Amino acid sequence: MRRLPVYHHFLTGLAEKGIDRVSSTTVARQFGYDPIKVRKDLALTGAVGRPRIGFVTRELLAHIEAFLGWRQTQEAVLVGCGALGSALLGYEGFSQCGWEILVAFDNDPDRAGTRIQGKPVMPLERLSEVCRQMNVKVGIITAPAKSAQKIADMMVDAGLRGIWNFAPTSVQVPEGVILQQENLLASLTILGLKLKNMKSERKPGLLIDE
Amino acid sequence: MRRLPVYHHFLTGLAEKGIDRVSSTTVARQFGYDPIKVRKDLALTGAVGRPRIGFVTRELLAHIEAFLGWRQTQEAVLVGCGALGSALLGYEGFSQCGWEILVAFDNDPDRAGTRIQGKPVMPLERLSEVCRQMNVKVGIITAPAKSAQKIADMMVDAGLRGIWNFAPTSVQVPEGVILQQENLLASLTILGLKLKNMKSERKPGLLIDE
DNA sequence: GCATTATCGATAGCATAGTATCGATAGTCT
DNA sequence: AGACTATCGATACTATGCTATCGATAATGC
Ligand SMILES: NC(=O)c1ccc[n+]([C@@H]2O[C@H](COP(=O)([O-])OP(=O)(O)OC[C@H]3O[C@@H](n4cnc5c(N)ncnc54)[C@H](O)[C@@H]3O)[C@@H](O)[C@H]2O)c1
Ligand SMILES: NC(=O)c1ccc[n+]([C@@H]2O[C@H](COP(=O)([O-])OP(=O)(O)OC[C@H]3O[C@@H](n4cnc5c(N)ncnc54)[C@H](O)[C@@H]3O)[C@@H](O)[C@H]2O)c1
Repeated sequence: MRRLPVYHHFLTGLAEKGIDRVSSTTVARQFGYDPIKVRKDLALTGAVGRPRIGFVTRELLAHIEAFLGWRQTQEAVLVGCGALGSALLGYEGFSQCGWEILVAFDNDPDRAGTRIQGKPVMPLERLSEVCRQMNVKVGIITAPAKSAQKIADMMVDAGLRGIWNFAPTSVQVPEGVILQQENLLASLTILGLKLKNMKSERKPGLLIDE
Repeated sequence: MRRLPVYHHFLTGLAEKGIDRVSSTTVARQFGYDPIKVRKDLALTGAVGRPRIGFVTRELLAHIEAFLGWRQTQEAVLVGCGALGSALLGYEGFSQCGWEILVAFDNDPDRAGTRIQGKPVMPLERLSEVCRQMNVKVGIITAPAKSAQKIADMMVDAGLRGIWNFAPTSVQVPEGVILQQENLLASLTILGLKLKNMKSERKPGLLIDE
């Protein structure tokens, strides 16, 4: 499922070039995957292809978008307008998959009242009020780790049902609230381990520290 | 393995509070995991605990760090000093797990020669030269998607063995080079799907579009 | 028109990650 | 001291995702 957005990006490029038919083999070659894997991924979306021809590009795109929920716009708020928060606020990639960050919050009084990338920044105290008024259901945490739990609690109180957390710490959420934890350090660590492991490939054992 | 960095963060907090013993149950409660799962994760690092007592906090931290390769410093370069690139350049979380971004590159002549968060920014042409000279082996791509493949090729030419790509597109790398793909849109999409799926929980079927 | 080939979908087998069960051990309590 | 309990490690089981095999189908070429 995590591969579908990438397929989508690639297929959009093809569609723009006027290529209206695409086979799983083509996609697989592009990404170095097994064609079977790609076909299985695509089958998940309900798209059907025809033997020897493949899939109709635009049809396939529509299926992926529908499956991923990109057809309807989804709204979010963001808390913590630092470096990372500002980058997300300005990221235009969200809109192409139906997401929009409506408003940001920060507890720094210097930031509240300003605009970042065109988005209004409000004091943290107004979180609940604004979320309820706008009927937003998703919150993004890009504040320091030590405030993450407190912010998550506030978000739950504000009626949010989904939280996307970039702080490298655990937060507890009650049943019924979805927590999506982002962990960039983990990704980088895994890259480092794979590298180290590859170099000492001759050693047959697992990846053991030393 | 992706959970270990988070355990580490939590355990560091405990260690600072002077708690020198910790059981898998304690960790599990913190994260809402099964204690068995935690124990298995920890066992992977080679740490040994004692029945009824648990693990010695600092010993456990050392095992995790060693296993994750955080004991030795690892160096990287970054290409694309936009919003996201600048955030990463200024992120102090990397240093605590042994990573350091030495230098950044950008093809915008206005940026080259400046410093961002104290890190020098150089013109893209010097990538290969600098990487070879500094013997850097890991590159981070935070440039627009359409340039990602070109940059990846340059990185491979520059002798880099690991690439961390934030562009929402596929890049091809030859055998022997590790590609770690970051995909924030996919994470957000999954959050959105989980939410939608939860709401229509009564419907027994899979998560089908509509 | 008929063999050939690319591609699809379905089913089956394999690998890895997660979950459960069990005996062993070392503290705590009476 | 002896019963009790929390916790560990090992083993076995289950689920999920990935890979391989297979027959079916539709375009191409002779
Ligand atoms: N910068 C990165 O590249 C990066 C990478 C991975 C993870 N992270 C994590 O993302 C988070 C933010 O990182 P950053 O680099 O943007 O930090 P930053 O210091 O640039 O920004 C933090 C922002 O949060 C605000 N803030 C602090 N406490 C707050 C609170 N209680 N309520 C609301 N706002 C509050 C601050 O005013 C500041 O604007 C951190 O948890 C960090 O660990 C950052
Ligand atoms: N901003 C985000 O929150 C976010 C989130 C997810 C993914 N991304 C991805 O990360 C990448 C960067 O995003 P951003 O928001 O920082 O964009 P940005 O436009 O702010 O920055 C892009 C930077 O790359 C530089 N650049 C362009 N072409 C280059 C080339 N060929 N070589 C070297 N440098 C080049 C530009 O000069 C600019 O400084 C994009 O691919 C984007 O899709 C961004």
